[in-house]
Amino acid sequence: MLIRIGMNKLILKKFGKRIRDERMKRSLSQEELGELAHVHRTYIGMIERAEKNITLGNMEKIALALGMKVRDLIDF
Amino acid sequence: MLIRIGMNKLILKKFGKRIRDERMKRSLSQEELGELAHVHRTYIGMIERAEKNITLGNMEKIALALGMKVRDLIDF
DNA sequence: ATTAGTGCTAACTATAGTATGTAGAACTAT
DNA sequence: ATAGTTCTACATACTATAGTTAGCACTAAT
Repeated sequence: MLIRIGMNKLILKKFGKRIRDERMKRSLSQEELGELAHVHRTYIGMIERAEKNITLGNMEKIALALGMKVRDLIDF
Repeated sequence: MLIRIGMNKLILKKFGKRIRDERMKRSLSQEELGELAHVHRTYIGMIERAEKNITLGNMEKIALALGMKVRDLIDF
């Protein structure tokens, strides 16, 4: 049994806030962004609320849906 | 049953290559980088070979271990 | 021959990602 | 007011896969 240190949720929060901001800018609902990115509506919500540790593959899907580069979704 | 389209491995390859390059620059073995980043030796190998879809949390761990920002590990 | 580094497999555990449903807030129209 | 709509938070629960670990093979160097 290994002791595990909880991961840094700060970056997930930053990322989630960024997704929400960019989504809002474009007047998209979570559902609409989900469709554009080919991920589920509720998953967008979870990312924005920093409840899931998103993978690089999904970061790209969402970036693509927003017409952005992955690196421009990150400031850390 | 949902039909699933295989994910874009290109970005994982780009990312893996970048990790390897940065690791090499610093003359670190996979094992040494793994220790610095608090992930297993073989995991570093898997990332470099684009066999795993890394999460944002682990991207940060590795970036930190390399003394870099996450966004500077990405060019897409 | 031993050592250090890596590729690769295989099995396991933890969690990311999918999906449904309920509830509440904010609006809109009747 | 209130019935209908849209949007989001949140709670499960399930399935796919990320992440961990041990082990063995191969190479290159000493």
